Amino acid sequence: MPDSIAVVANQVMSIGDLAERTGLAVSAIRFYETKGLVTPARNTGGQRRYLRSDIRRLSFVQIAQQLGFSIEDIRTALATLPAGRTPTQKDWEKISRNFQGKLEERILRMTRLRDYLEGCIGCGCLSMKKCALVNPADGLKKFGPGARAVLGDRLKR
Amino acid sequence: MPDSIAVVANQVMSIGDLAERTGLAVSAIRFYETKGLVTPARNTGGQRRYLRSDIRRLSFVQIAQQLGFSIEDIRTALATLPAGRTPTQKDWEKISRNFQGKLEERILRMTRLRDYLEGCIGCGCLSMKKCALVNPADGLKKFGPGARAVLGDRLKR
DNA sequence: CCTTGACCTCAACTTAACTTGAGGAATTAC
DNA sequence: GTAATTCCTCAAGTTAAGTTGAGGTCAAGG
Repeated sequence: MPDSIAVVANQVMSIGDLAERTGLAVSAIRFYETKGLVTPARNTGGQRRYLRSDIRRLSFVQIAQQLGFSIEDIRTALATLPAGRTPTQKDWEKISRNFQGKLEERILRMTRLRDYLEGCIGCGCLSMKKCALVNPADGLKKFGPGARAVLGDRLKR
Repeated sequence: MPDSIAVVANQVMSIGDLAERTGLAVSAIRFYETKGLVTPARNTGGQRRYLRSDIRRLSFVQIAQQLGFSIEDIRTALATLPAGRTPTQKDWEKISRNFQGKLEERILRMTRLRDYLEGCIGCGCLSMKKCALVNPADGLKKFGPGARAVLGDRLKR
């Protein structure tokens, strides 16, 4: 006898179904569960039963990962979704907007770096000592530790 | 007696000096050597001796990593630099241009994804079934495996 | 000289994000 | 009803990119 829940309206699905719908590996979905990205119910036999909304949830995870966000980042974002009910469009909009902001930021950083590179090629600074990329005081500090004197080779000594 | 080579013109430096110049950890520089990103000479005592041009080399490694390139990607790019002589400005320009291209590509992909997200929020597709993000036939295939039906939840079944 | 700090090698540990495998139970298909 | 799937848990392995530590050597200053 199939799950009574499943019979109700085909509202839930097995991990295999979800894997097929999202393109994720079954093992990855289980792994995401250990990381708190999904929390499926169980049927009487102990098998995981997912909601349709979990498809969107995991799709969001994939998109966010493509953008370079860590699972922890994503978990935090997803944590703002309502726990009790299936997320509404508004719920998703809120999260998406948030990620759009971060995405915007990344695009900006990359664009700036590209422009720096472009400038450097034009001015020959890749072998000179005064390029903006060499200057630790400018925006490039944002690129994290170790990038202080990005193209190094300054006159010290 | 200090290294005779070093005496010549301060042309070479120790791993500690290079670490300081690039902002990298000494251990990271040694690690990069095992990955083929730098191949320092050795002095008579067996200590590594780097060229000034290695500062640029490692700076390039850092920049490329910020852009999301793997060490293997970077190794391949650096492999196009001349083996015998110190790379010239032209050599670096060539590599930089190449990376600029890849950077451009990434910016494009991110921008497109941002625009999709934006459109989705506007049209409510994050909870609908016909969004461009849902369509596996469009440019999103480029985002790699598993992203086939990016926002999933299509009518199949 | 001779001490102290910088280096050397090699092995092992670390984190993120998963995958693989073993051993066993639940579902589904015929 | 039974054979083939699919699923379950838990432990261990995997790759990338390094870091940490042990045990020992080299170099530079006083």
